[in-house]
Amino acid sequence: MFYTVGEIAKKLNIPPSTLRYYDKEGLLPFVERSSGGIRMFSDKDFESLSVIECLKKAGMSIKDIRLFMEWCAQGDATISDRLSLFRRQREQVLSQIRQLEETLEILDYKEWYYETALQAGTCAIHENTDPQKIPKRFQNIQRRLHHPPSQDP
Amino acid sequence: MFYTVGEIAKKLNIPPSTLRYYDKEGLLPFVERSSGGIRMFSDKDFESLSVIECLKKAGMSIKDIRLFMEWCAQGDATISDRLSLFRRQREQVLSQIRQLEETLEILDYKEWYYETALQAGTCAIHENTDPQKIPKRFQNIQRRLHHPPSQDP
DNA sequence: ATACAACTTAAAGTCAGCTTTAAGTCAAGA
DNA sequence: TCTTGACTTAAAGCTGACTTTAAGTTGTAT
Repeated sequence: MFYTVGEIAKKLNIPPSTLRYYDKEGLLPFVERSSGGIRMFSDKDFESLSVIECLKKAGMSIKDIRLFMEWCAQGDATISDRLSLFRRQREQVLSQIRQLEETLEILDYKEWYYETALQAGTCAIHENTDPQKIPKRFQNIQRRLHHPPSQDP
Repeated sequence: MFYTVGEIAKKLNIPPSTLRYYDKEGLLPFVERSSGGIRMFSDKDFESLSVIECLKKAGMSIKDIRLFMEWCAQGDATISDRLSLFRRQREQVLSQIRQLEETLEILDYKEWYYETALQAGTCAIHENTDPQKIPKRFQNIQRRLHHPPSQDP
């Protein structure tokens, strides 16, 4: 069973122009063509496209994904390259998650900050406040916001 | 105590050109100027810059951050706007984290896939494999990779 | 056979978020 | 006072990831 670019684009919920762009950039060396030059995507191409989507979500550039697809096309000689790529990307994603969790803590603090300001009717409630009256889980964050990690010796 | 753009840039570990760009885009309405027109950053500007950094990490655009800074400059009348902004951004970051965790599962599966292929010396080991022999935690992922969620009725 | 929607390409356009360049100004030390 | 390094602006340039356009081709339905 084959699909045209428009059909598979609908299934993946992305614009056909994006798939054509990926093809032009060498991300889709596996797509076949009809005698007239029309792209023919097969069912097994789904998996490759899903992996591309995964690598994009992991933050990889088009260029690096192309390299990976080239490795795939080269066969078993590149297995260890591909393995270390996935290990690297896994670490990358873990550190992105950690980063977002730090960001989340600051957002939580700011939510609390504006909830209390809203109750008080003014942000002035947070001026000259006894640090002890800030909820414990926000004390570190508040301190870091006020004195960001210094860069010098 | 005041800092020039170069000094504060070094402390924040970002290029001075970026700070000038942010200023031009209206993100830094709070910076004062010397009589000669030189930007003078104060210690209390650290907090604003840290919040900008946080919002950037949360995925907000320059444009939306400018809007927030304008609200800050407008005072207590905009507290509830700012509160709902932080609530929205918090949800946003949570869903980014969930997204990355899904991505992580796929990367884990691929790591296992290539580890076993490396041991076997070939990716062919994964062809026509009994689904029961795939570790349980990967069975759903493998199925989803092969048959992505359909878009049609 | 013809119409017509969906395909094809190359090339240009768009957008965000900076970065670089050019020409000039400021301010601290010798 | 002069030099010098860091500052100023406006404007142009860059990168990545698409998107749009224009001109033409394919293939299915009538």
